Amino acid sequence: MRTGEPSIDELPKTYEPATVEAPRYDWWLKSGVFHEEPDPARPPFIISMPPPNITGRLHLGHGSTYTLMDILTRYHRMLGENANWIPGQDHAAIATEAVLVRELAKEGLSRQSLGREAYLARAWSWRDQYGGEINESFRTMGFGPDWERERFTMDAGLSAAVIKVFIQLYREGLIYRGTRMVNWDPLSQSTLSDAEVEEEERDGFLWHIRYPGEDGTFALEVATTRPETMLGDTAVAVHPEDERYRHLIGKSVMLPLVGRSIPIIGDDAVERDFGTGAVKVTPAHDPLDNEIGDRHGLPMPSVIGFDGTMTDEVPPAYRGLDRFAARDAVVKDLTAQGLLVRIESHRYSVPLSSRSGAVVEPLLSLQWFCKMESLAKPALQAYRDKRFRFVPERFGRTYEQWLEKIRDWNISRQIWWGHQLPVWYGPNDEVIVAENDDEAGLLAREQGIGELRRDPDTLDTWFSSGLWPFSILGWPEKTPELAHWYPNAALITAREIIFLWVARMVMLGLKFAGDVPFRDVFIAPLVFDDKGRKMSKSLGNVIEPVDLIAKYGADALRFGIVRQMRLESQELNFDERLCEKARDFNNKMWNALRYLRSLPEGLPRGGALPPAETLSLADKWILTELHGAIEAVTRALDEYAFGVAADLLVDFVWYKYCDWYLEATKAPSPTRAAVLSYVLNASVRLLHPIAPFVTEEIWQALPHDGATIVTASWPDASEVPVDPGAAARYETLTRVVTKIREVRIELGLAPREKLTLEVPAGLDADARTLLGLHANATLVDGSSVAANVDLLTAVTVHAPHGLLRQRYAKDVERLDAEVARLEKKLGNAQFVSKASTEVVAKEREKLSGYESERDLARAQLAALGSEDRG
RNA sequence: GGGCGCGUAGCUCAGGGGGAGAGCGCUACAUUGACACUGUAGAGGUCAUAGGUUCGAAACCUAUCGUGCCCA
Repeated sequence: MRTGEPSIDELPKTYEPATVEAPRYDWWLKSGVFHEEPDPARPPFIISMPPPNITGRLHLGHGSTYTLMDILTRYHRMLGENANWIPGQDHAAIATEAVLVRELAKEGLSRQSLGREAYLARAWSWRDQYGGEINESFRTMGFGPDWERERFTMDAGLSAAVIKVFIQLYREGLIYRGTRMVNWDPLSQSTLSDAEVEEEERDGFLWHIRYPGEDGTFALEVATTRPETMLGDTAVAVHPEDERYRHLIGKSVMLPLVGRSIPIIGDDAVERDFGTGAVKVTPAHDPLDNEIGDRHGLPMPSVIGFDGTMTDEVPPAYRGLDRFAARDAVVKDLTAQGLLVRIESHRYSVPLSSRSGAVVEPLLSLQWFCKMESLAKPALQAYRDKRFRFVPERFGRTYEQWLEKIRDWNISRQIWWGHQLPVWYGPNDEVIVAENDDEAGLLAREQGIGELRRDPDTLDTWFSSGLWPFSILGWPEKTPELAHWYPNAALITAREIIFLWVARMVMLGLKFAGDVPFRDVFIAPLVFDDKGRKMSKSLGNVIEPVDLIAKYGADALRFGIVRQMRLESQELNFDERLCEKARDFNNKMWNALRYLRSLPEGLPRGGALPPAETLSLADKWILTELHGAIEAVTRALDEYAFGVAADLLVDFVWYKYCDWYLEATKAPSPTRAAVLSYVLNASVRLLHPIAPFVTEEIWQALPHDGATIVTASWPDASEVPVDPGAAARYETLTRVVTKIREVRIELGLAPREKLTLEVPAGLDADARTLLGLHANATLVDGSSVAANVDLLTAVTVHAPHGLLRQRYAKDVERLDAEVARLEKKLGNAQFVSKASTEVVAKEREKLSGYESERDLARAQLAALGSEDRG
């Protein structure tokens, strides 16, 4: 790590990220550059880091979201804003519990055998020991959040916020206890959120079962994928307008195996095309059936218990059987009774617990719920009032659709690690909701309730993360942080948690913090492998960021990922080659630095550019290009077009600055050192948010103001002079040079061998110098010029006439074709009359350009005559 | 079933009503001075298919096919 201004000999020939990054990161930490206090004098900019799970490990998905937060924070800090990024972690109830239970099992222990207190102590120590691993990875990625403000969802302050929100929602009647349909994981013995349930397509069967009519005059055939649930059927439903069955509504069938009479009901929810059009209704074990049951006031016997076995609500023969064993038994018994009509192969989706892998059982359970309707309405309105937006915009529809059909939120989990419900029960199930034991006791005494026991359940993890954007700023305390940094500037997250997390933050933010939690929600693309497949251990296609960092450096990993991002794309098929290219790019810049440090005249101190009148043609061109690059990169970052920003930087630094400008300065000029230094300094600042390490190293080795590029100012386009005329002329020159190089190749001339150029006598000195350099040529006066032609384009290579004739003939042929194409177009009356005048004018201009080029080539061809020389 | 994407060079992808682009890979040449993690030049495309709109479509519309994600 360097801070001085080294000579070229002190700079290794190849940029070495491995020796640079770790010490540089520590240096940043020691300098305290990532810490910010609220400062009303500067515009606020803040991002809350979506808290990774304490069980989490760094994967490429973090590259596609967390890197962007780092970029934005660094960018806005350079813009002079009061920019900060607050990190933290989520206690991740279910994931952590799964890890712990597995660990305990190895020692022959269980949650229950330890007891709650010892279990929680163990959980905390696990968290202290392993919970910081992902933060270490974040540091190797170069992420610079304000570590001093790191938060944890189970911190005292954040826990207090959770309790406060729960109590208020309860007292307003928005939180209630009730028996509802939940996703039950029989293995981990807990309810699951919708996000923790994964649907998997499987081959199964559709069993067609005959339900005999009670009056013996008819029978109904129903189809089901889960025959065991028939033991809990309390109705058969048909569509009320289904001609086949309409007349049966109101009659009853006899439920086979159980011998219970159940009604035939009509309900719009029935799909007439599915199966036979008559569906069995099991209100206690299917969400849709449950809704039907609610509408028709059906009994809801729970036939499958929390352990996944059949309950006492079923006939004795099936009691205690596992649900899958019960399925076999039911099918066998139905077959025996001749009630199984047929079995069809059927693909259906099975809900699986993403934690335990068990098949999720929808069942009725006494749980705590949050009423969502009154919270959802303002959240929907806030979006429609454009108080925040989604980028890309289309994700707003996902958000709206979810809020429009919102259902109550099951917030209790049968888990110990997390925020325990602030709920106590009296001897007769009286409910006390209070901040703590003392208050609960007090309230109980007031109400004459006896001994209390606390509800052992904890809250859904999303309940605490829903408060994140304001709880980490100190809410419910009125802190300066909250006043200054709420709402957050942006949220960067993934599409899959738009409802689970984004919508909940909006609802809770509006309710408790008085405003939307953020202005922009940027949805980052999901990362897949280079064939568009999900990365998974079983496919063996997982790419570890750590490996990529070892190979290419953190900057190259960041740059490589970012370069693959396109604003409207929702997928990113990760291609490692872009990381390799990014490493090469870093090395390219590094070597540009080495070149600068090798200039005999040295680099001028102080950052000013030379006066405009002293600038060379090449200086004017590169500065014009820099001006455009600053504007374009700034615009791209403002629009979250990160990939575009990255492309622009490669294009400018590599293909303009290095390939052309730097080459041009190999002819010494009084201004070159200042311009080279200025442009490289500005370039690394433009790149710094994306590639923090290499840009710091280069910046430190250039003349600069300030201690670190982290707090350097964003390049200011207005201080970079623009000269479109000079820029256009330089571009003409590059085209001429390219053409000359083609001829050189055709001549079979080695690159180091000089060729001779015939140039018009009137050609200026700047152009002559550049031609000599870029084309590696000796110039002689002599080529003839047509009147209307740019002197530059009239440059010709001194070469055998035979070859030149071939060359020019090819040019004439190509240009003739272009001329013909445009003449045809402009000769089309329809085009001239219907196309816009600008377009027509542009086409005419193109035509005349091609014509003069062709005329020149023709003249040159004619001048060659037929005999050979040279 | 509903919603949202994608299909452009061998590969990964930009672009987007008026001259088909980049990088990688490939070919040829170049190795003393910023850099082989390099340079110069080149080959390579029926822009998935079919209709339509338009003076003009790879781009806009419709349908189809292929493919992916989310929700039910």
